[in-house]
Amino acid sequence: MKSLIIIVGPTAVGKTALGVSLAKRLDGEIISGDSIQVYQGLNIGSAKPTKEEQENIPHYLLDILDPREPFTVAQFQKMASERISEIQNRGKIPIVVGGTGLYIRSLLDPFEFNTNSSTEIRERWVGFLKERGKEKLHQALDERDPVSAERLHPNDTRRIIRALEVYDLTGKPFSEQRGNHDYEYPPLDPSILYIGLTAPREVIYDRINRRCEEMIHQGLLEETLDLLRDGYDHHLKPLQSIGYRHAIWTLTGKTTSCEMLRIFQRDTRHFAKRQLTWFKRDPRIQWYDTVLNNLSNIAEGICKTCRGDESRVQ
RNA sequence: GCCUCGGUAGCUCAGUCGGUAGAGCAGAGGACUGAAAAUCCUCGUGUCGGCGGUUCGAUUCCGCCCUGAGGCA
Repeated sequence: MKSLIIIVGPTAVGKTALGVSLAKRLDGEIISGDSIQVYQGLNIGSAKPTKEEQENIPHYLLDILDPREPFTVAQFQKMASERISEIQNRGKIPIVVGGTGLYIRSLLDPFEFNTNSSTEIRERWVGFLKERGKEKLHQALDERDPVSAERLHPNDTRRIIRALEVYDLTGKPFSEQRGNHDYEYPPLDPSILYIGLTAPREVIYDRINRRCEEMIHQGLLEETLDLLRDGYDHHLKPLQSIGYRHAIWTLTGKTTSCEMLRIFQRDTRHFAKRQLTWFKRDPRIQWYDTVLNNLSNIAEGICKTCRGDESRVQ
């Protein structure tokens, strides 16, 4: 019997629908594994499942935060694991559905976020970067943590700053805490079913192009305008995510809506590509192609797998 | 029919005073451990419209043809 199902894949392949379909067949409940859907008021642009799409299946980690509040992997890891145990304790199957690779990974692999983070330290290094430049920043890391410095490109200032932050907080190099071998994929507990949903690239891109257009028809601009009117600054992280930042461009007259749609679609395609790169690398995922099989066949197949396990156990 | 300006990478174009070519966009591949829908790295051979001519050598000069835009009749 499976006691946890994870569904991943690039944006717009049908993860939401598959999740709900499985939840209905297997008496499951859904946990969103998404970094934007946690925010209240960001509905259309984050492709958050509507009430109808949720079909009365309980959904967790949706609408839990005000867009002004920060959210990180560490919080996700904590909240999602709590939910998973809680659902399992009630005898139901938790189904994690999401496209945020790092978040999903934090649930499956021993990622320990116990060093805390410090905005003061981070800001100090940001100041350092502004005054002295990328090369000096990279050099600073090289003096403290040569292993990480070697691994990180000087332009990847975000990761360099995090590595410096960890060093300042713990006095130990970041590289030591990540373990010697970066990136291993230890076998999963057999009670976990790890599913990836995909489709040929052209199909994914086509769906993305159409979905972006649809989002605009559904009122992405209006939704964004409402958020701005409610006083949410357009620099806020969730408002800088795909769709919202594009909407803001047209709302502030920086682009025509035609040009905006083009770039919105392109950025979404690039995003899907990055998601695929991330997930492709994880050998534990069982992939399903939504063109070779339709969603209900896939769902049926997965249920058989689950039941098969069940009878074997009994 | 005549004149002018074009036809070069999937798209928009640059360029070669004759030695077979390069940008932007699009696209592809990759990285990723507290911002991850973020951040970052790498990747450009294409009958230079076609056929001839001149030349050691033509995408570049010349002629003809095809084709697009505009102008004159």
